[in-house]
Amino acid sequence: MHVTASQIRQDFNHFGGFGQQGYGYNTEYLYTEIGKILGLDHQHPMVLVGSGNLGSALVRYMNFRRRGFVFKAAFDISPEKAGRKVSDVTIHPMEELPEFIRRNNIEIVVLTIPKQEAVKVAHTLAECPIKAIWNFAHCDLHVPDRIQVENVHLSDSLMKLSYNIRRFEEGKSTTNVGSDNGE
Amino acid sequence: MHVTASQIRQDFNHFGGFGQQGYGYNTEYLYTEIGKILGLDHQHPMVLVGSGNLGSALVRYMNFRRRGFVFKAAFDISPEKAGRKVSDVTIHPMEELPEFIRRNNIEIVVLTIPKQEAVKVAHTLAECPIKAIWNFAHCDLHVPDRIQVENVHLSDSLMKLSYNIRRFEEGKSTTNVGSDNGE
DNA sequence: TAGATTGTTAATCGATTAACAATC
DNA sequence: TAGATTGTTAATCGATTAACAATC
Repeated sequence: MHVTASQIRQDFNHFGGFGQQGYGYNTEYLYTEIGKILGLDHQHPMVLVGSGNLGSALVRYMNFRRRGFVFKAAFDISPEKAGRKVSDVTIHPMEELPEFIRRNNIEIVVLTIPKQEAVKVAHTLAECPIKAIWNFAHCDLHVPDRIQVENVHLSDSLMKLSYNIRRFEEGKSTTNVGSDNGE
Repeated sequence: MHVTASQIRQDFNHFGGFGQQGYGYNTEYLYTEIGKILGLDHQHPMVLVGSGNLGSALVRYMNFRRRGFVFKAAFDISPEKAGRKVSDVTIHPMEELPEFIRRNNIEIVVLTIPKQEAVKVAHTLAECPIKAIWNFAHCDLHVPDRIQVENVHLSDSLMKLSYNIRRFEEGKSTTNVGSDNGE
């Protein structure tokens, strides 16, 4: 995994000792403990905001559910989508979002809408009792500290890819000069 | 942006000097130079492999095209999808992939298929003259060094979110002890 | 010349790695 | 007891920040 044994031990010890000196780690125990650290030991009710292709893909991807991340509803600005379903998740009109969150103890809101909309919705969500936003819009959101924001900026990822292509091509033409070849 | 002036200058100087002492940066020049570093100064022909919801979302997202990342075709294992279109991009049968790559000088292959398939396709791609793989499958791919791999592991992102929720809740209950509260 | 701003070297900080003690 | 493996402290390395010189 390109990680030293030292690093593994050091990292584990941030959270406590999981093994027995001279004996080893009980991998099953270790696995569940790491699960607890990551919050995978309980359910996380979620809602989707924006039932386009990206949102639908996330709802249909069942591995999240296995880990306790369950979509309770989807929302969309287009009124004609209301009542339809994505997989077994029903689409609601946007206005019902705050009420639904409160009634169903929603923890995580998944934003798969354009950035202009995302900023608006985030403003509404700032008043709701949610714990986190999973943001796929290409913008940074400003919400209270109690709401965790995790951004998935796909364009950043693609530009990183592009940079690595350029850097590799560079490396080929150059006759191994300077520090740019490292790593 | 939560970045010190020092860091900006240090980072820029990794790639050379872009400003004039006592004068400042020409932002327009700086912008295009950074674009060149990221490889945004020329086109990157791409193909999609896996025309499900996620793949369709990527094809339809037009901001990539603006930056020079253009989908030339899509591919899918389901033979019945062949001939259909996602936006203005035609879906081809999987068997045509290597040939298409060669004929059209494809640089980047976007993998939006299940991990078992992804590993297989990666094996085929190892023989093709591509420069990079943008991998959305939840697995690591083994390909020659000349092919850059950029992974988008959404489940990692979601677990990071979940961890931050747990950590914040922890912080609330604790009476500000130890090092766990930092940052 | 004074003020402002970048380039570059030095100091600081944090994370990774190595070493060794503790334990089975 | 010897070998193996984790916990923990020390050493090393790299990245961030601060300081200052160079230039407009």
